[in-house]
Amino acid sequence: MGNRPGNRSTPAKERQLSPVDGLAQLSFLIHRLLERRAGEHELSIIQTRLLGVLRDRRPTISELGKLLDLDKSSVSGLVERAERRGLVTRDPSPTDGRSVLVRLTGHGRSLVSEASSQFGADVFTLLNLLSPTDRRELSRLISRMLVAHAADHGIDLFPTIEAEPGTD
Amino acid sequence: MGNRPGNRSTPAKERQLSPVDGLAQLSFLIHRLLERRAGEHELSIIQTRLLGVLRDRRPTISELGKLLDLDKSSVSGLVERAERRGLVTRDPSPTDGRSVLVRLTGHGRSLVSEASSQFGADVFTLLNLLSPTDRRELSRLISRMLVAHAADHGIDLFPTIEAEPGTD
DNA sequence: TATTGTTATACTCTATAACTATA
DNA sequence: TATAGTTATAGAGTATAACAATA
Repeated sequence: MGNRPGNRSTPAKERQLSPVDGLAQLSFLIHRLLERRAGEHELSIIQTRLLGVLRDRRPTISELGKLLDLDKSSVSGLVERAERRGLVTRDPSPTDGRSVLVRLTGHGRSLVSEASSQFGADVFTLLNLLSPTDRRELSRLISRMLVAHAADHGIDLFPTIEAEPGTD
Repeated sequence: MGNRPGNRSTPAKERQLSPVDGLAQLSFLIHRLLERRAGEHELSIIQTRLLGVLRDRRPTISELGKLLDLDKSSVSGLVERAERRGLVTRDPSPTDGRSVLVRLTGHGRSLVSEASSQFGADVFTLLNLLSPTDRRELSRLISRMLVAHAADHGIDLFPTIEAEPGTD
């Protein structure tokens, strides 16, 4: 996908990727950046996402399944491997004897904070390839498109959160 | 990642994601679109990429490894599973007795063409959430950023290809 | 000697199905 | 009965290391 040019017009001035190729390649690039930074901390993308959602939540396994769009058995294994590495803990729920509450450890929190801020720096570097004007414009357009897409799917991109205070 | 708003300014007019969150969320969204379309044809993203690069190439295992950024042993398994499904063939190289040449079958070609055009339609739908002007501008900026990034890394985004004629 | 590809091995990630314990 | 979580099982995907065949 995105391996052929497919641009009929070549205005010599500035060659351009097709819109589809551009979005696809951008997506792969960002994905690789995240993968690389996570990998530096021995984290996979899904482990990073797990730690990420735990930064301001203390969910059950089922809730994690909904948040990460995974089967509960997949979450069970994911959490088990994270727990074995000392990144999260599993405590019995005080209100429901069937549930467990998953929580970040200090080590887990510092890992995800590092990976996350390094990834942010990577994206920043990428954006800095554009002029300040272009950069602002790109962010505005992406945001506008995502907001419209979220609205189409009944998702609120700007929820009022009532979570525990973050420590990072 | 990207689970907290982190927007201090809320200009009531049009709320905006931070640049980093915007790019990250856009990347995940595109990734999910591709995953969904590929999945409808029982393809993973990596299988789809494999078929994608084979649309206009007949590479060796090693070349595929470079193209997909995978170890040759990983490519070996990937191609083996694709071959088992009748999506690719493996022929001995006529010029190097150690190499094999991997090629798309008609079935593989039609699968990747379908997935690819459906994915294209998805991206089109997404872009259509913007006005024509915004859409053109977004594509232009993304392309410009990717071209600059590629240049930074010594990659030619617009290679002159000398491949076999595509059949799709 | 170096390169190409395969195989053995090990691990992560994922889902389905069967199970236990609790509600 | 229904839900929460674990476990068994199966398979894709990945890498490292060892190997055979060829260059």
